[in-house]
Amino acid sequence: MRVRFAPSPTGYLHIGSARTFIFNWLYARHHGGTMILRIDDTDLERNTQQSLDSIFEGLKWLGLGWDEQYRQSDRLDLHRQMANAIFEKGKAYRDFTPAHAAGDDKGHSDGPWLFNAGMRELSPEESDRRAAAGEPFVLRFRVPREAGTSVSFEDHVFGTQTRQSADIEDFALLRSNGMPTYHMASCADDLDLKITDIIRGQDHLSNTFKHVLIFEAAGGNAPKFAHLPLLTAPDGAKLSKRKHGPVVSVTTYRDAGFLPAAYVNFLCLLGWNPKDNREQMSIPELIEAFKFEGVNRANAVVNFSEEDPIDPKALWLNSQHLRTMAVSELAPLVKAQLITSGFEIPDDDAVFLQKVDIIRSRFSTLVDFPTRGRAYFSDHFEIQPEAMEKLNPPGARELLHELGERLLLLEEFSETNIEAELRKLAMERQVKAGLIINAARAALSGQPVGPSVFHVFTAVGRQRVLHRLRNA
RNA sequence: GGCGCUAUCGUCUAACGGUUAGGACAGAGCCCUCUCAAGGCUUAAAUACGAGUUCGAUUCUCGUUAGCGCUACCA
Repeated sequence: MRVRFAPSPTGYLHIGSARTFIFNWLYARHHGGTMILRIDDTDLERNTQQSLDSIFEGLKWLGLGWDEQYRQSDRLDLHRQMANAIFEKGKAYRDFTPAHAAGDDKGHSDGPWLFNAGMRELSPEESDRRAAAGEPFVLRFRVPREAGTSVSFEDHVFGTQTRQSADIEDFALLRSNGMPTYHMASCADDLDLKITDIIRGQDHLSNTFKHVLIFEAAGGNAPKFAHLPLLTAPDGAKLSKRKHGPVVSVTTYRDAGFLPAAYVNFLCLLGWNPKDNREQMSIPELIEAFKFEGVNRANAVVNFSEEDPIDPKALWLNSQHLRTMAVSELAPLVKAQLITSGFEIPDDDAVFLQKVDIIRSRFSTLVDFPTRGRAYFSDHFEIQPEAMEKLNPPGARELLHELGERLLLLEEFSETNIEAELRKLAMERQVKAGLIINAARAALSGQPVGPSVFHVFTAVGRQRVLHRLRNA
């Protein structure tokens, strides 16, 4: 079992492409197969190094990996050989029509364009003569024109697909500059790399008939196919950077503080479901559950708006993963996030783990740690305006000072001891415990809301607590 | 224009031809509570439209409509 993900480096890693990669990967891992990354870079004009870098950047962040890697531009000889073999068999022909000249009256009102008149019927002798004379040509596939012939293939998702060959145009295999087209290069590589299942976007569903024709003409067996429903914007239009901005790039989610596993989980739920109502799933669970039966056929909308560029369900899933994953796995991610946000390397691991564990239950992304969680990792933080209001009630600050004095005398700085001390103080001064609690949270964390305040005390640590209470 | 694919709550989706059409997110309300989340409970919300087949249609067939894809010497 061998599958491939074949992006072309003409833009950043699109979330739809990321999902295609993930489904390929899941399928491979589920069946113990091989995952191949193939860079489809036969369109010289549109390829950029920057795009290639961003694709790798995105894939690296997803963290799934792959087993083999190829680049089509290294394999052009293979593509040309296979195209020529098809030509030798008479299943392709040279079309000397100049580029663009034919495009004017193609398609549209008077039916589909199928081939350029005169070229298909050129005698081998004349074709050879003109080619020898140096006249440029594109090599076109000679699609069968006999009435009633059709092309079929099996699709894991869409079932048996059939098309009359009369509806398929004589597509190009080789361009006049000698470069293979996408169809040629892709099929040649799929054959050569012994790809068994092609999993890709539904936008290729109608191209697949051409590919089947190429596979047959090249004397190979066509792989099985699985076409995935497309991801669209809320208005139903396909996601494009120009129209929808950064939401279409996976790096946006990375930069928003998403956990790779949570994001993978989210993407999987767009157009696929495990049939048992599960939603939050780990990578191993996804591998175990992934089957084509669960793949939907209708396009899925990524739910975002200008005010809120992140799909709410993605955010929810992320917070679920954030609070349920092993702290030991989360901690390094938090640490990295803090470091990139300019924090000093945080405390020793035990204390750090404890802090992360306490505050993560209120957070939904990694970015929350250096922002909302700032006071847990740094002594330089602002008291939020809403938090300030909790400190303003008459007597609140004095109570905190008093509390600080009492905590200083505590033998063991534990949650139960702190709570007892705080409640005792409230009782003696005839104030509601909530007053002190809320004020303490504000003074210790700078935030008006957050975890249980007694957790905050221990997470911040005695020395800092005393200091912050004193300065309240 | 031609060919094809698709259509269930706002969104993601579930439902051997028989269900009060289920779940999740987002929304509303209640409980819990030191705040905010989480969690629990409750609530509102959908089978695009029209025919046909059938005792019975979200499910099968046809048509209409809409969306999307392909229709390049792009991928």
